[in-house]
Amino acid sequence: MNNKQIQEQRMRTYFLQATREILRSEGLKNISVRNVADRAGYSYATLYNYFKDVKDLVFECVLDFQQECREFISDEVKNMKPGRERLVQINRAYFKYFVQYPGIFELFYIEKTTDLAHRQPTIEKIDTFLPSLMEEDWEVMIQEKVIEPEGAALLQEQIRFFIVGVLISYINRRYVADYPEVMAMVDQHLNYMLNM
Amino acid sequence: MNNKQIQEQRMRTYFLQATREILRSEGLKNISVRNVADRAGYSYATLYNYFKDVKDLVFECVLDFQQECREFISDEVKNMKPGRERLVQINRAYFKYFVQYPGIFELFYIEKTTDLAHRQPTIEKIDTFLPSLMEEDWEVMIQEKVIEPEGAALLQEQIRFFIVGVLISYINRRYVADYPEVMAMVDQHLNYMLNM
DNA sequence: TTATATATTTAACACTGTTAATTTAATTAA
DNA sequence: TTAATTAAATTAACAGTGTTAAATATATAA
Repeated sequence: MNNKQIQEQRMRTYFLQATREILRSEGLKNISVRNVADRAGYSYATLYNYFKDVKDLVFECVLDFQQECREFISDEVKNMKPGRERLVQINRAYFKYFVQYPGIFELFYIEKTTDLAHRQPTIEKIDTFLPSLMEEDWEVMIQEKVIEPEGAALLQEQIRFFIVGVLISYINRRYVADYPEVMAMVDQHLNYMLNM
Repeated sequence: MNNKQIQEQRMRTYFLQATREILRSEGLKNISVRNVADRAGYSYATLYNYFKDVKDLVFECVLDFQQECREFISDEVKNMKPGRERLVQINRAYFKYFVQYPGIFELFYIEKTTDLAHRQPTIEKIDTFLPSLMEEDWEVMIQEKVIEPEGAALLQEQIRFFIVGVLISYINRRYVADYPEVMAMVDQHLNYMLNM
């Protein structure tokens, strides 16, 4: 990387860091070009030298938040060995993470992207993120003959969309329930789906 | 209803009709106070004599679209008798309706409401809408001992959140698949969940 | 130091929702 | 019918939004 590239990369991180801070604390609705640039210490127009548009900017944060989410979940299931119990806890933790940061959920699942072709890799990473966290657990369950491989693939997809469905409903208050209630409901369904 | 109320109600329908047209054809992102008022043939400020704000305006459309959706589904399952087969088709039709009108899906599940207390009845109607379409089918299945009552309640909720999860993922292109693929996927899961 | 290239900022445009002031229309009283 | 009053609709204004072009400031090269 030559000097120019180093400097350009550095500039991008200033804007990205500001964006992440706002996303985490105030959510997607408070992201604005002027807001981000202010926090980064630059004029709003400067941002456009480093990012195509504001959608581009926020989508750049996805991988960082995935990393954070991964660490959050790791912490929640540490000392557990792969298997059905841990699988349930991973899904619970995933759910908890996005309830805690609804702005990040919006970024992952609601925000529409311009330039779909260019954003395809990011989209696919969102698509495969949750399954990627549980690969070991499914493998163990298949090896221990707790479940058949075909059923496992289907169940994995089923749980994934179920969790997303509950998240959107709960976060946007379409599902009328408080946190303990929704958490108990998720538990009940995970147990039912995995017939525990 | 006195004259004033009749006239007020009439004015509201003008704005509501314009809103529904835009929602159906161009989606939620193209709803704006000036846009709606233009189509209704009034100034944008006039709208505020009849609606608290723009969120209030769009949420007023929910019940109308629910009626439309109900009719769409009725048509898709006409001549079918209540039971497992029809239950699957109702869910399929529900899915199809929102794929056809993604703007209406956004209104139902994504748009955030101001004045949550006042909108609570509408929110609850969204929450209970899909289940209300399949009451007969669950009853028949329970009576014919195809399923136990407790399992039915759980399964109903499970299917509901699954459908919403797939819809949000497909409409916002988080789930990378074309229409036939996603439709086949939904079918497969419905059949699996209802062990057919 | 001067000329050139690059980076940053300001100004501008076309939007958004919302409110207050103003104008127009309708209704009532004389 | 005309004048006064009330109600409704419109225009103007404000504070936002994203984005682009022109103007300014900074850094690099000769």
